[in-house]
Amino acid sequence: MAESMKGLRRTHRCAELTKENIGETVTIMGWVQKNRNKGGLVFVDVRDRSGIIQVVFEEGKSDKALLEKAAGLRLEYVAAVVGKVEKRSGAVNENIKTGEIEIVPQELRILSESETPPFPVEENSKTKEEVRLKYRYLDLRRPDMQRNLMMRSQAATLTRQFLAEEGFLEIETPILIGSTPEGARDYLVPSRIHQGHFYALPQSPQLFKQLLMCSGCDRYFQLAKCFRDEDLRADRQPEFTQIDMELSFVDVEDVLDVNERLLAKLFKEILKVEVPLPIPRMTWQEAMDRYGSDKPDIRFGMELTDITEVVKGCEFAVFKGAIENGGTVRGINAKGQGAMPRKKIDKLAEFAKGYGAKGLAYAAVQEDGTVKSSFSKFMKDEEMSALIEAMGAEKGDLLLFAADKNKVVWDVLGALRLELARQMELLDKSDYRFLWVTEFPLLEWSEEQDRFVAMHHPFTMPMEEDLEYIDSDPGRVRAKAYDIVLNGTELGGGSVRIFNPDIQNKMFEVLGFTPEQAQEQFGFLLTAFKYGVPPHAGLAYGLDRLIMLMAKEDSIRDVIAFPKVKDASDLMTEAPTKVDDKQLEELGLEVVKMEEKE
RNA sequence: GGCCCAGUGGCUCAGUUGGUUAGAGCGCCGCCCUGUCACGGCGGAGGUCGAGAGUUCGAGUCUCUUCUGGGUCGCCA
Repeated sequence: MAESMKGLRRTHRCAELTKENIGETVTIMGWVQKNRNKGGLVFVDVRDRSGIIQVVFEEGKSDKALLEKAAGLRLEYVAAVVGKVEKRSGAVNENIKTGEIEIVPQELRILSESETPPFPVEENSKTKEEVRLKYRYLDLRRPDMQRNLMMRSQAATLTRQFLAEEGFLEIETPILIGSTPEGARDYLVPSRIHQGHFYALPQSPQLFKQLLMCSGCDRYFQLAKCFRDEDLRADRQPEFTQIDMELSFVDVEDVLDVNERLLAKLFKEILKVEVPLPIPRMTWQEAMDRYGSDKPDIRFGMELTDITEVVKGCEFAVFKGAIENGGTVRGINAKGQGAMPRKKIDKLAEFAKGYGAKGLAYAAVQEDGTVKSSFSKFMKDEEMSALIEAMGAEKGDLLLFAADKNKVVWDVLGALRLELARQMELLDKSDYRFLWVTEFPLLEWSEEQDRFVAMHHPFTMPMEEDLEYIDSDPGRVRAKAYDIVLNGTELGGGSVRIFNPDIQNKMFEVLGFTPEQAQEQFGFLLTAFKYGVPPHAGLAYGLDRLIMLMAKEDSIRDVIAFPKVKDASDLMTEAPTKVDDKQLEELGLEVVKMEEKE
């Protein structure tokens, strides 16, 4: 029977009580974590977001009715306890913050009863995510989830505080905007008043933040909800949050500077981790050559080595063919893995095929100095020796090679490098290694569309010294674009924006936009740029990914209160749901025949 | 859209080459217990093995289809 809390007022959260409170009469309220009933002695652990405190009901000290009521407390009942904080007369529990004290109650109220929960509300849950997400409100009661949400809140608060001190204004941009078909797929919202017309939910506030620079806001930021209708991953949700910012009268250096100081502050205050500044930088080209990735994990080595020159003359058809077709041959050295069984190497080859490799060549240097290799019969001894030397291989090392177009070689070896690091347990989640990746290519050739597309977006400023190639060799032009990478995860990216109409028009031309098309999609921005636009630059990063890494989680679902599952539905609310025919009619949408779809 | 992994009481799992009434721990219910904190003791309930079809004398186990969840490639300017 639920009771009122009338006349009671909570004085402390459970785990806020310490030895300092001994002797005080306090009131706590929370959920029953555990009821250990010894007969004439009942221990009840009460939990709230701060932690747990033990309440002890003892025959003789507590009256009989109180003892009986305590014995009736079940898991997840919500209870209020008024009592005196005392030093434990029994053993101290060193596992909990309040292990030296307990509450001796005068009053107990059951504010709310609970059915037996469908899974245990406890740390390090082993319950499958499907069940946790269906009862997400229970899942969020668990201490690790509570910690994640509190960490996220703290990060948001510190970000606001820091950016305010740096002269940023927090400004909200609209959620209902016009669709721009470039980039990710938009979520669309039908307009009731303008039937047949649609709003889109923003993939990012990109255009609006640039307009705010035109408005003279000087420095803007927002913790912005963004939406992309693409397939989900462990680190991708259809709606996610970005720390989004834009600055006027700045260049690359200014943006990187303010952001690395923000990151250092967050890590210091939340995790007590010092981020050495400045954060190291690497050009995109160097990242690809050394790590096969534009978001390298630099917690470990195993870098790529280009051996194209070394194997140029050899008779191994795979290497030869790749080189003749304008590709390269590169390898990685998995130190100490020379004894890897054939079966495991075959698995790595399968893995590599998932990234476009046609196969995977290997050479294992045995402890006796001989080489076991999938291609030794095509190589002269001195060619193999030269290869071993070029790879810096010693006894007991395993060398893996990919030969193909550069893009495939990078993808394959970049992915293999990470997979091997996982297998070799080289990845320490407490080791935070930031990296700026700079000088991204401005454009990327799209096979599918048979044209160049913007690697970042069409407003990204090319590097001045590369502008001369924009007509003759567009793929060679680098951009004033940068990504912030942490332990192999792309946290965010940004760029200096184009504010010169000539360059902007050139950019549209290279991208294959007619002036009319450009005007139609981005006209308001181009018009705004006619009325005095400051040089500006910005950056946005994924708050969810940042908190995921700080909380040492493997999925952003663990740092988002109510995430969606792989097919973008919500297991708790069951969204997306069908709607009434009447709602559809009002929107001028053809009524979807659900019977036919099922 | 492709590939891979998982699905057995409320939760987590075991279940041999296909073979009788499908087991365990936790949780749940009842009784007992005054210093527990992974409390303990005794007793009990609870499962159409995700669903459907097939092979077989016989299917949790083999085959196919399908559903659900996860990982990943494509996709994500």
